[in-house]
Amino acid sequence: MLDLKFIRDNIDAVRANIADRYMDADADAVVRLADERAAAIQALEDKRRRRNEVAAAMKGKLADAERQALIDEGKALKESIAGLEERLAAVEAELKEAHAKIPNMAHPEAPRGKEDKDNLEVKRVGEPTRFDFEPKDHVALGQALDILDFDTATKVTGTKFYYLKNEGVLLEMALTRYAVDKLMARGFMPFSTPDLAKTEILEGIGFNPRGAESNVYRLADEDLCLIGTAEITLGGYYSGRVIAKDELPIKLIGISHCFRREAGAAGQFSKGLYRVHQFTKAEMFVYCLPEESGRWHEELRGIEEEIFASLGIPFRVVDTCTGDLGAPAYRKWDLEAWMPGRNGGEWGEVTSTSNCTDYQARRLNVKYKDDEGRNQYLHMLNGTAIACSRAIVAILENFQEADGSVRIPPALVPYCGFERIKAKR
RNA sequence: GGAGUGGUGUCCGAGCGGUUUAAGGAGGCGGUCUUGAAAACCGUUGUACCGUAAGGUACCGGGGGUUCGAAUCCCCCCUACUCCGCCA
Repeated sequence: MLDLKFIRDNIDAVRANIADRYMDADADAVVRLADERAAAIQALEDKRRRRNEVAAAMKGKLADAERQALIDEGKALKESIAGLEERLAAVEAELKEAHAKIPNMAHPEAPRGKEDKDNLEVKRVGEPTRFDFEPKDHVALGQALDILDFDTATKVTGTKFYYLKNEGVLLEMALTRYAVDKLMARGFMPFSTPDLAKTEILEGIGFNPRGAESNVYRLADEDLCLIGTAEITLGGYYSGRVIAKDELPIKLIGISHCFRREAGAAGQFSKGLYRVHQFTKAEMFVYCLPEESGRWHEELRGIEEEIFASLGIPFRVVDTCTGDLGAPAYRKWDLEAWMPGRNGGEWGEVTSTSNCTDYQARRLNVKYKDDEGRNQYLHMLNGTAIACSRAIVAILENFQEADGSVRIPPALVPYCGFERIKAKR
């Protein structure tokens, strides 16, 4: 959500930003509706003011005729107020809808572009893994190791679900705990969050829970959705709150299951664990002062890099282009790990960190009290610490050996309790 | 899930149709007094929106209704607590 005054004062920049993001939103309609709203409010408040005067005038003793005149005026006011309220409500609903479609402004240096292939590689750590044998993909590995079962999940739940088994379970737990330990050491407070959230919270974070293209599962008879990320529950945690300045920054690490409909996604690019309907994720979340969000965004990216570097997984960092940012993000960094089994070797997104500036804070009404005692919107950022499913893809495919076994990255061994997963089939 | 009782400003707490412009306390902030502090006393004290401003409007869990007028009456919902039921 952008400030209405900002939209009005920067209408050209807002229009250009919508175009840069290839989004469907109408900044001019927002300005027009905001004007209509102001006029409607003024008309309504005039009548309300008179109503209050009339009511106040009737407190004491009055001659019958005088009282009757006031009652008659009050009755007339009542009707016109009801009409004006109805008109205002209609305008506000229209404004809200149009306003909510306006995306956050993009960082001036974010690459302009339409799709993920327009993202700009800014850094590379490690090089694509080389094998002196023909490497398998994680699906074949997972089945041979007896740690992954897609076929039975298809029977029980449908496609794009999976069972983890045996060492696969321990690996997921190890990854989660590894991330939590790293983040707690940096002062992040650990959370295990609900896996569901109210529609209004999803919308506040910037998710669209409705429509055929929505990536969100909704519960049939409740105002609840399965969360696609703990960003939703961590960002909702402080919704409606005014936070004391000295409590900032607030740094959270939340574990949850993540659910995504992935409607229409199919084929080689989403084979196996890479694109699934459910996975486990440890998500970082930061609430901070506006002037500090740029620095915190770098910090979150640094943590993601450290986690993958310490695991020994080759990765690159991309600066996400405007068309691929998503409405709430001001700037977004993605880490893409090398996945040898993906189309014969390819970079695949494993983490993502976004600076959403005050876009989510406005929608969720999260503020802090500044030095003058005024309430101001704060900035909110999120970033993946570990998305277990994709981290497992990267580990299995990069750490496989000629005999079909998979080594555990040394940093994870203390968490797993074993050094290698042996082929069982 | 059933029954009962509540949800009021930063906090506690009164009010249960029109002198409430939300009493009274506590806390916070400013001041007087004091060498300083405490005490006492005086003043002040939220949020959002409309408006260049003056000012105005709304907000007593949320939504709707009754009324000339609602914190106050009615309906629905949410929520907390107590008891019962169920259950990991």
